[in-house]
Amino acid sequence: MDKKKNTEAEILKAAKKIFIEHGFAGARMQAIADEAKINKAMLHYYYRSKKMLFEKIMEGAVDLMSKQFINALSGTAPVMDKLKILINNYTDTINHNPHIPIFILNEMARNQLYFQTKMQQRLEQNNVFQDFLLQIAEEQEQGILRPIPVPQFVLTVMSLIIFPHIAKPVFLKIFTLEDDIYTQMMEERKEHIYNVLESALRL
Amino acid sequence: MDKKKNTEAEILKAAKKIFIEHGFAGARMQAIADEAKINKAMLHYYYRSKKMLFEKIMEGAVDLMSKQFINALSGTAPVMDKLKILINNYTDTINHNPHIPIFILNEMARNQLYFQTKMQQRLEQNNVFQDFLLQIAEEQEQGILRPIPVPQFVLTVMSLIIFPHIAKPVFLKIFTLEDDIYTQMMEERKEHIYNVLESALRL
DNA sequence: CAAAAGTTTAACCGAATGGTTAATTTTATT
DNA sequence: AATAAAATTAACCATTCGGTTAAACTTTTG
Repeated sequence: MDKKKNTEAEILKAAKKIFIEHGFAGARMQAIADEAKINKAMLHYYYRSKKMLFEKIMEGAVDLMSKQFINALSGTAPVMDKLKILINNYTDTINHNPHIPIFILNEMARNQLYFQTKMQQRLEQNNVFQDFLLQIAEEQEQGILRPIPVPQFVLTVMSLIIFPHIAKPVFLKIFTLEDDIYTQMMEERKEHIYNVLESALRL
Repeated sequence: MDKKKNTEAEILKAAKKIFIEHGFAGARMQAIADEAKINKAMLHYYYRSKKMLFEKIMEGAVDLMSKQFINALSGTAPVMDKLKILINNYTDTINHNPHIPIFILNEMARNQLYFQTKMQQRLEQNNVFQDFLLQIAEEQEQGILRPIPVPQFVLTVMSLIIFPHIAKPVFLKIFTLEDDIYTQMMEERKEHIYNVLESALRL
């Protein structure tokens, strides 16, 4: 029982690394087995197929990102306060899991049918996000926030937070920076993003 | 000679579609041949290997994106004017080639060594981008633009323009929109982005 | 402790994949 | 028209890949 849990977890850990690093198509079952230091047959023993193992990993990745939403956007605090928490949560989480955003968005773009339903389920289970959209509209009516279409509002927020991590390889070269300096830049960026949002979205 | 050029171009067209749709690892040479309605051996006859064909496609994609930069950022116009052109150029180009951003950024994240040199070559060949960075610093000193670190400035601009196209599949579901409506949203977004940048970056 | 159940491994399998070859067809040259 | 060169194809090849199997090993159970 002890050994079972151990192997199972070891597989997940290895699969997470390989899938996120290479994507579904680029990942090799043998590479996952090597990474976990076990026999390839174990992968199928515990998770049946590459697809099923992948779905477990993707589910975890989506969960991690969703959590940040729920954590930051729940409650009755003003929109701008929630956004500040969202910026901090996301930046920290992505700094600790730098490849997750491109992983999710890439697989999503290439395999629309599957995730969208999973994602939608998660959103429908929890109405935090829908409530937040309503809250934005309310604060716009109250004259607290500028009357910008809500989808544009959300796109702007998420763009500023997530894109820099996706474009990291490009920017590292363009500005000839080192990896750890970029992470630090992302830390400083928290405040910058908040300032941009405040001047652009607040009235 | 006529037929040769034709086949060669047909292969590129098919390869562009398949590679951009599935990525390098997910693309199949047979799928490219089928798409081009030719024998698979022709792919190797004209482009030797999958890798070499892929590099041709990637080069074209990077070229297309670089062009928009050069086109928008050259000359002596004020930074904000150039940004307006950049927003329009990029939005139009991506609307016509929706999968290119995620394609480039994804392959870049997974295969750092190769592109970064190609990209850097392109940047060093042309000093438009470096000049633009200097221009931002100048206008900041002149009190035209807010004194924001230039890398943050650039990240903010590119985030607002590119990310919404990458996250399109997610947002289509979240806001339950149709494909063409999203394209229209991106059209309207041009102005929104400019407004955000103006209020956030301009003094 | 012995049987049963669960775990792990080595060897194997069929299909798919990138790539090659040799022969055929088409085009260009004289 | 005859010949050389280029383009195209069908068949094939070696390797890789996801997945399976049967046997060995380990742990649990009665």
